[in-house]
Amino acid sequence: MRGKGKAVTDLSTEEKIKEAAGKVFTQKGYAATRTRDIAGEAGINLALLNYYFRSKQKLFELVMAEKLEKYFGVLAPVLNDASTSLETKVESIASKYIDLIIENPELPLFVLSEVRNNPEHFIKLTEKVDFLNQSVFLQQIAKKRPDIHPFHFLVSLLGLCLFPFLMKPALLRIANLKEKAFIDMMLERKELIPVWMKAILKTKSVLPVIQNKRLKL
Amino acid sequence: MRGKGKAVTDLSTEEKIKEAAGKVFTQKGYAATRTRDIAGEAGINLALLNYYFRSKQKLFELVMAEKLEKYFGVLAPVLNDASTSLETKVESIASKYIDLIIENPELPLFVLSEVRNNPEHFIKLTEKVDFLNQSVFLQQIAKKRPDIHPFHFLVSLLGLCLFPFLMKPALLRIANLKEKAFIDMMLERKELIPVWMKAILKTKSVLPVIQNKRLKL
DNA sequence: TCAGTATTTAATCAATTGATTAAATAATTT
DNA sequence: AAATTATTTAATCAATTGATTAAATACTGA
Repeated sequence: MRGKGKAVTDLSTEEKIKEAAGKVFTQKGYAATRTRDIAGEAGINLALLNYYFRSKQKLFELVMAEKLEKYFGVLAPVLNDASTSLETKVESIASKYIDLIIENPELPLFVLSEVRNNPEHFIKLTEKVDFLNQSVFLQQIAKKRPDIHPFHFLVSLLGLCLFPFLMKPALLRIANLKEKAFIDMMLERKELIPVWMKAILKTKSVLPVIQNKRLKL
Repeated sequence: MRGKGKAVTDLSTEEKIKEAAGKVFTQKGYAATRTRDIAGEAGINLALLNYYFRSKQKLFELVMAEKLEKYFGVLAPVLNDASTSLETKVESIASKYIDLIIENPELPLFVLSEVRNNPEHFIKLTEKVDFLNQSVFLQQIAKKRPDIHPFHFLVSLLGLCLFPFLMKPALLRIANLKEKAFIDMMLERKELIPVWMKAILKTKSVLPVIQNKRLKL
C-alpha cells in the first residue's frame, strides 16, 4: 500500500503530522492525547495518521526520541569539550538551555513526565552514549571540589535553569507576573546562574569526609 | 441511597479508596489513571468508587486538593514567621521539603503536571491565601538584595530542593546511582543548600539597574 | 489522455472505560 | 428474629478511542 511517492509531498504530509503530534503530545502528555487531536491539529484525517505511522505508540516514539535529543542535545557537546574552562561551560549551558526552553516551554515537563512513565525511552537514548560519567565537565568539578559528589553541582545547575519553567504556571500566579516579565527574568538568569554557580563552587566544605566520594576517573 | 452508616466503617472504606486514588493518581497522572486501577488498588469493586465519590473527576479533586495542601503546606508557615532570620528560614524549607519529598517522591512531578493541565485547582487554592507576595521571607530577601527580584531566590531555593527528585529516574541511570545513594545525596543537600543559598545571596550584583525591580512592600 | 500508482477520506469495528442499575449481602435496630 | 437500613457486588450501558477497510480522489509518467 504505502509507497515512497513524490518525496516532497510525502515528506511534507508526514512532517506535518509529526509536527502536530509533537505539539499535542508535549502539551497534554501521551495518555491525554487523542489521535484525533493530532489529526485535527495537522489538518488531516484520522486514518492518515495510522497510514503513515501505524499507531499512536509508534508516532509517539518518534516524537519522544526527537524531544529527548533536543532536551539533552544541549548538554552533550559542552560537557566533553576539553578546550574550555569549567566557568565557560557553565555559562554556555545556562545560556543555551534557557534559550532552548524559552522556545520550547513545555519541553522539560514533557520529558520528565514521559521518562518517568517510560524509562525505556531514556535508557535507549543513553545506552550508547556514556557521555556524562566520564565527561570533562564532571572531572573539572571533581578537581575543584573533591569533597562533594560532582552530580550535586550538575543537578543544581540544571535545576537553576529548568525549574523556573516547571513552576511557571504557579509562578505567574503567585508572583503576579506576566508572560513578558517571566521571560525577562529567565534572560536575567542567564547572567545570574553562572555567578551563582561560581559562588556555590567556592563554598567551604560542610559535609563529613568519612567516605571518599570521589568518582572513579 | 447513600447513608452515613456506622462512622468507623464508613470512614475506613472511604479512606481506603481515597488512599488508593492518591497512590494511583500521583503515579500515573489523571489521564492515565483508570478507575478500575483505583478500585483494584483499594481492594473494592468499581461501582463502590462511584457510590462514594460520584465520579473520577470528583475523587481526583479531593486527592488533588490534599496533595496541593501537602506540597505547599511546607512553605506557608515558614515564609510568614516574623521571628526567624532569613538564614533559618532557608534551612527550615530545605530540610522540611527534602524530608517531605523523600517520603512522597512522586509528589512534585504530579503537582506540577496537574497544575499545568488544570490551573484552576491551583488557583482555587491560592485565591484565598496571598501568603507569598507579602511574606516576611520575600521582604527579608528584598532587603538583602534590592537589586534582584526576590522570586529569583525563592525559585532557586525550591529548584535546588525539588529538581533532583524530578530528574531522579534520569539521574539514577546516568550517574549510576542506587536508590540508597540518591537518598543520601538528598540528605546531604539539606546541609549544602543553605550554604549555597547564603553564597548566592552574597554575590555581587551583575544585572543592569535600569529598572527598579523592587517589590511594592 | 489514460492507465497505474499514490494519497486521502468516510464509514465502521472492537476494545476500553467511566458510570449506572438492580439485586444480593451485611449490619443495625426494634 | 424480623424489619429496616447500609454496604457491596455482578452485569450492563453508552461514549470514547485506537485502528482498519474499502472506496474515492489526486497525481504521475507513457
